Amino acid sequence: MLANAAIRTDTLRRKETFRMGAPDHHNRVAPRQALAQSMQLMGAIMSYARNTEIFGENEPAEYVYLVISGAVRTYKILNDGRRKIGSFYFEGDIVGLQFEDTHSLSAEAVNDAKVLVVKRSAMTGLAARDSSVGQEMFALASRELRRAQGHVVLLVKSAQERVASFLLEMAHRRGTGDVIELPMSRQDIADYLGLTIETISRTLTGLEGKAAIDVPNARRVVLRDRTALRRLDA
Amino acid sequence: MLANAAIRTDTLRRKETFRMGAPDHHNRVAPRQALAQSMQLMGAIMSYARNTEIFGENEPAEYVYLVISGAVRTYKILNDGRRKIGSFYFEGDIVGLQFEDTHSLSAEAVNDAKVLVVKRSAMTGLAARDSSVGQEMFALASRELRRAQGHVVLLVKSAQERVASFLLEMAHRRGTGDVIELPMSRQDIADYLGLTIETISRTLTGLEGKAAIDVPNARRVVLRDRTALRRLDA
DNA sequence: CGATGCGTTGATAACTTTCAAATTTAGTGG
DNA sequence: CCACTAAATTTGAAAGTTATCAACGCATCG
Repeated sequence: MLANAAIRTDTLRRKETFRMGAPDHHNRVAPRQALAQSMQLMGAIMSYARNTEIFGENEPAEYVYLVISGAVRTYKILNDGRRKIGSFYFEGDIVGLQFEDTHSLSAEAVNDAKVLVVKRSAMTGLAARDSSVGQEMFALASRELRRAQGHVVLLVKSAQERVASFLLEMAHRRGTGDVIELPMSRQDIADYLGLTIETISRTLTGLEGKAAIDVPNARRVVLRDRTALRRLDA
Repeated sequence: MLANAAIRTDTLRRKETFRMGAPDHHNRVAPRQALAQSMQLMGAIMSYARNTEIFGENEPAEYVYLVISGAVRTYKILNDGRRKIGSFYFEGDIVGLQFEDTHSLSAEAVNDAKVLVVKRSAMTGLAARDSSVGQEMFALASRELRRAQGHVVLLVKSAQERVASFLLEMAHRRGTGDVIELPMSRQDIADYLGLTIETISRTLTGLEGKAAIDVPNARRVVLRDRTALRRLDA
């Protein structure tokens, strides 16, 4: 197995606003998690350019991140250079919340992204006083765990099954009907599914040939036959 | 890919004792998690024969389980019959704790096992009154998440790397030095690593040929050269 | 307009699975 | 305790899937 390109760009971050009060409408995010609600009251919004690092593996986990816009990927680099993507996060998702004091994965912006950054100590402090916040944190960790378990299941399937599952997952999470705009590159998808870009490309072409999907361009996929895809989504 | 044997035996469980007071010494477990401490005060011990179900996927998650002796596996059956093992749990490990109301995986005893069964409502009730319990639950979910992330990374590696990683993980978790007693079958290992039993067998033989391990019998592996194994544990 | 990055397509090689059979181990009844 | 049967594991040969290597196309950007 060969090294997948681990894009490492300079960290170009820009702090935009610091807000302790109510967020303005423009930046408010429909909270996917109840936790996100609380977070909006106590963070600062940061902008991350495409491919810049948000946090690094083994760095102290000082902050928790709520995606306002754009997409974020978490990943690990194996010791021979291969990259494994752990998860993608979109608007309303929370990244980096955990109990341990250091991050177990790195995180980068997939495309230009705005992220609400909240001190972890603020969250845990709140949780100590308000058990419902603690409950929300546990719930989030539970959901992340379930997602990771799903990812594990995904990785034992065939290439076609993985790609089909990935497309259905994206359609479900992005909620844009049958048209999926993919913010990530083929390399990102490959590193998420544990395949190569060539296999991703060939598999998409294959699914197109079966009339299960359309691929009008590299970053857009249209689901044509969800039943066929679900049949593959073992 | 073909169906892996999903052993499904009759559920032979036997409730042994019900204890609300202090547990007797014989059954007390050195708690791997602080949570286990609290659990020992409020559960009932159940015995599960080899290959019997402890809980099933999509069943209401009414209980949480602390392994007292033996080993437990969690797994999912894919719609074509393949089985994917999510995790193994040993003495002192907690199984089935989550926020959602139904289990996302099934659980079975790998060998004859004793398990302390605790009502989930008892735990969450306790957590609502005592934020440190809530914190412990979050910590446990976090650890499980990290384990699952490690599992995801494992599954993108080559067969040899997966087996090497598995052996190192077992050696670390069982803590019996260089001699590993495997409570699980080759099929279990295969379903955990996303490989076939034949590949597991061949890979072990290969590692033996490289003098990295000894396999005196099917259920015992001796680590001979951890450095070589770690080199493979990408 | 040429460079550059990203994606697609093709041919070949490597790795793992599948199918088959032999061998060892475990379980059961006498 | 031994003999016998079933189950689990190992080993071999062939087939299948995905990776690797290489070339080409397409778009973006200076």
